[in-house]
Amino acid sequence: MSRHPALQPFVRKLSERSHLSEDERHILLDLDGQKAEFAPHRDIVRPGELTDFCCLIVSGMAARFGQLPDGTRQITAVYIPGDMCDLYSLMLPKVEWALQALSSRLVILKVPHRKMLEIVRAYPGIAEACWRDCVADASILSQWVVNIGRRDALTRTAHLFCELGLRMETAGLGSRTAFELPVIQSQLADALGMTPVHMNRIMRALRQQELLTVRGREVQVRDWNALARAAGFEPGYLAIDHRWRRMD
Amino acid sequence: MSRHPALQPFVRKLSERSHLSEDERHILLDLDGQKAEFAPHRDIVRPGELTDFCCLIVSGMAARFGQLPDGTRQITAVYIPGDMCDLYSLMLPKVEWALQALSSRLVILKVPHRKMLEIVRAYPGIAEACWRDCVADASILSQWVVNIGRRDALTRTAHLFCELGLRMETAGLGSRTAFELPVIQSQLADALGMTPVHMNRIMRALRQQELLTVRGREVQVRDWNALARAAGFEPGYLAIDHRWRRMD
DNA sequence: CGGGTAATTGATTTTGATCAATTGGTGTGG
DNA sequence: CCACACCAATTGATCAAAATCAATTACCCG
Repeated sequence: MSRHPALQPFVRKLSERSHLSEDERHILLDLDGQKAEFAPHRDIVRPGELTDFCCLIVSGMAARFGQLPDGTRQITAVYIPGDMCDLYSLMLPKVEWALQALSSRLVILKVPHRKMLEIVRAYPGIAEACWRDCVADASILSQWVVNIGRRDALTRTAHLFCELGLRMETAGLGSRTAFELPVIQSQLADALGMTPVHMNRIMRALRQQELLTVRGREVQVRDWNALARAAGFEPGYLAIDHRWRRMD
Repeated sequence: MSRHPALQPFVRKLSERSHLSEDERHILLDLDGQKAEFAPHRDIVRPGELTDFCCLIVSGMAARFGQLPDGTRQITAVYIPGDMCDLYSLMLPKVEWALQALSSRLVILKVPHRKMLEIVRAYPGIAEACWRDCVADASILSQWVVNIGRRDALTRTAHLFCELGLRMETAGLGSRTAFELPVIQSQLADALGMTPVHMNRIMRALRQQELLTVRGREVQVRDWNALARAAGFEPGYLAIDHRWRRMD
């Protein structure tokens, strides 16, 4: 049995993209670390520091924030349970991006870099799986650039909800048409590059067009195909469909 | 001596971010591949295919394109000589993003995945350097999300020119204040998420504020500090300053 | 006759102006 | 924190003219 059940969705996600041996899976499931809880607006890691641990999301949601000199913020990535939200810090430990909780209660598991580096050195299959995970994250980032750069506010918002729905479903946290999103509108606005007021308008429009309803923190999609069509959503970039080659 | 001198800037860039032994450097400099030339609007790799090679930019510029159902395009990454523009395809060979020339004459070196995978398997130091390179690319993507999401058109454009200037200088292709940019305004617009007409307005504004002049394909920056200040440019995200730890 | 240079042409890119649509800003009440 | 109204600012869309660039053709001279 694993000391931290929260590792299971993480290892499952890695296994869906990369082939891992029984051995390798056990090594990962046996990782140890320190649990920690964070409230929104508290930095998990602070830009400028050097990190020496990776954060596995246990419960709640987190996001990576960019900040402009004038204080406006832009979310560049949203992380859900099972995501190792700064796996990339293994390669670039100098923190350039703040990591914060989105939900009111975020629980993470801090896994020391030292331990992770030991493992990736000893098990090339794990190294490959982690490298591939970083690449898949970058693929999502590319899609975000397209989304923010070229889609209008409604389509853009619909696209984000499609992405989150699919990721939540894959992580075993509800279905793409019904999942919990512990996030307020101004945080969505920060993720989509718009103002909170406009975000509110768009949520109303989505509701009126019967594409999406949010009641409390619960997202309800009446007709997934309609939403995906409105968003121009193509899930290929999430790289959750197939298993890819391994190095050795 | 290396069969392909174009490999030298690539290996130099890797060495600036990761420690590589003499051996490892030689292995990389000794890579072989097939040269190819592309004109703009011709796909180097086509979405939907499986790639089996990586592209090293020898001369000219290339970009990664996202496309919406209605045909509008968004550039998600710009690549200059010395960049291995789809190193990530080693991990996710299914092509999700078109890769095209920006400049009229783009020369690339196609290095087979098979060979690259052999090398990263045999030399963990090289694997780490490549992994780190992928992570640095993702860091640039994050900054692009911030840039497109939260900066206004003028600041956004200034920021891109800062980034390109610094990358060109680091690659040994001119200085941050004077470099060649073989790219037309509508391509810049595609990179910055705006329309070509608005791009033109912004270029005029940059000229009038004496921040930037473009004559022919030559970018001229009169006062780098003024441009960087206007852009709110912080170069840390480019990860070109320091050398980081290696795994073994 | 051939090589190089200059002019012509056509296509592409840049520039500019005007109007429309989207998005941002502020404030109030639930 | 969400909803909604109002007005302002930024950006998008369309169109037309100028400027630039590329390729071809014509021309000159050795």
